[in-house]
Amino acid sequence: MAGTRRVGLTRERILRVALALVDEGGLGALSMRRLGAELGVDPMAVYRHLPHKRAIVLSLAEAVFAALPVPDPARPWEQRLRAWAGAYRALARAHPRLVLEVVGDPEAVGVAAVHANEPLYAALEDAALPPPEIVRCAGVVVDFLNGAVLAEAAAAIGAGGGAATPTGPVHPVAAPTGGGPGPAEDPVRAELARRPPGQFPVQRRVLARSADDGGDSFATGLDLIIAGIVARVPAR
Amino acid sequence: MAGTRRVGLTRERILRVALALVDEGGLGALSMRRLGAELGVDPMAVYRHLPHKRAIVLSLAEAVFAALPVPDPARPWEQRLRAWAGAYRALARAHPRLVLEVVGDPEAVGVAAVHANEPLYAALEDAALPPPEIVRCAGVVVDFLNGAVLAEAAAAIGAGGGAATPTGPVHPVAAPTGGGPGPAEDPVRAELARRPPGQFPVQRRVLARSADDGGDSFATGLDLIIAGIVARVPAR
DNA sequence: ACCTGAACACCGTTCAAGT
DNA sequence: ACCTGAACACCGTTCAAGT
Repeated sequence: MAGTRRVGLTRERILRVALALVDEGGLGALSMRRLGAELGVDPMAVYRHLPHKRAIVLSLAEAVFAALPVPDPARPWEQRLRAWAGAYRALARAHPRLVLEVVGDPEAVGVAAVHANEPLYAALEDAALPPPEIVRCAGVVVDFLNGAVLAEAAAAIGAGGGAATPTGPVHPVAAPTGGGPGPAEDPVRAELARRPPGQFPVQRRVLARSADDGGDSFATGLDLIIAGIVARVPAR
Repeated sequence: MAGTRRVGLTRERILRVALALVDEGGLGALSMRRLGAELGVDPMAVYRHLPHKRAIVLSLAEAVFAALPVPDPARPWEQRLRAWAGAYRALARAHPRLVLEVVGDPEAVGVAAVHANEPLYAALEDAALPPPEIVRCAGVVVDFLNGAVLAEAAAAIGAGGGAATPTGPVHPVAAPTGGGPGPAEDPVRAELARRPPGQFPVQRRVLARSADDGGDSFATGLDLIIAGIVARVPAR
């Protein structure tokens, strides 16, 4: 192989390292200086390959979402829809911090969704839904999945490791969020535990009478929505 | 009134001004220096009332979500659920940028959701659902609404005015995102327009055969989910 | 052609000082 | 008791200079 010379820096290598930084500590942990250090290069060298930090974030969103596996078109539409939803969920579990950042950023949402939506639209087209119904139903599926995946990502990171925490300067400052280091807790339960016991009686009552994990609203919601879509498929 | 002396600064006044800044330009537009300037006070004075910027964000989330109107408990549960969903949607339309920031921040989600969930749980309890079903169904409703509201907020702000744009230094730097100043466009359609016409044929085909607004997936999804919940209510 | 280093205009936060 | 100002450790980005 003639061309595999050690070339200092490539877009791909930058993005790979940037993704690792975001996966570890969110967007706050991705600074141009830190990125340069991790690459073993002057921080400014990155600008030769990507024009600004924003381009890094958008490229990350694109790379990760473009890699979503496309379900086998030979399978029936409902199975494809379920496979697609599962793949999206897996993506969010692999990169919860990236998902949390993308979801609040309209332009990143556009870049990510244009890749993610294509197999979804294809499955619904196969269901013989008329185009306006496809748009509506795809919207419902995507909205629900975004919400579900977001909730899981938030729980995975745990209250206190939020996206808005920019890791802060290295000052010896008391941790702002106080809560213990325990990861992977449901943000709502965590908040409830922090409050005086008289507040929010309905939630306390219901949660006390329910299993600890609260049931799988991902599976429940997906079943419920697919049943609703099936009911809208025109008779052949 | 004896006590209405002109006191320099209050938590309430700080939060009111901070909310205005976030509504205008997102979290990036809320800096302690800018906040101080807007309040006519030294930036550091704010620290007397709120310990750090993070506390401002969390207090904003709490204040806004605690103000969600509670539906009249005399009405039937389904009407209350619909009223509640409508109120949440209205909140997100009033403060899209805040919602976009909160949603990506697990701790803020906890603070916001603990307030928002209480009337929802109450409505589902009235539907005579068993507690584990309440938790599951509330999860489905909340996940869908978060996704739907998020999509609307992203469209309201418009691709390019994203939350991740920290307004930047005042350098004479070319706008990173390029797109025109046109607000209120669907991020996915915007992204599709930016791409070569051969990419994403299914989405282009379906969208071309569909009305321009793509239909109201908020109403569609809510109807679909409520129908699914009604089907789960045990017979009396 | 690609990388470097100093500089600029910002950040959040601390701390000693003022009134 | 409340506000101020200088300082510290960070940011993203520009630009002239090096190799």
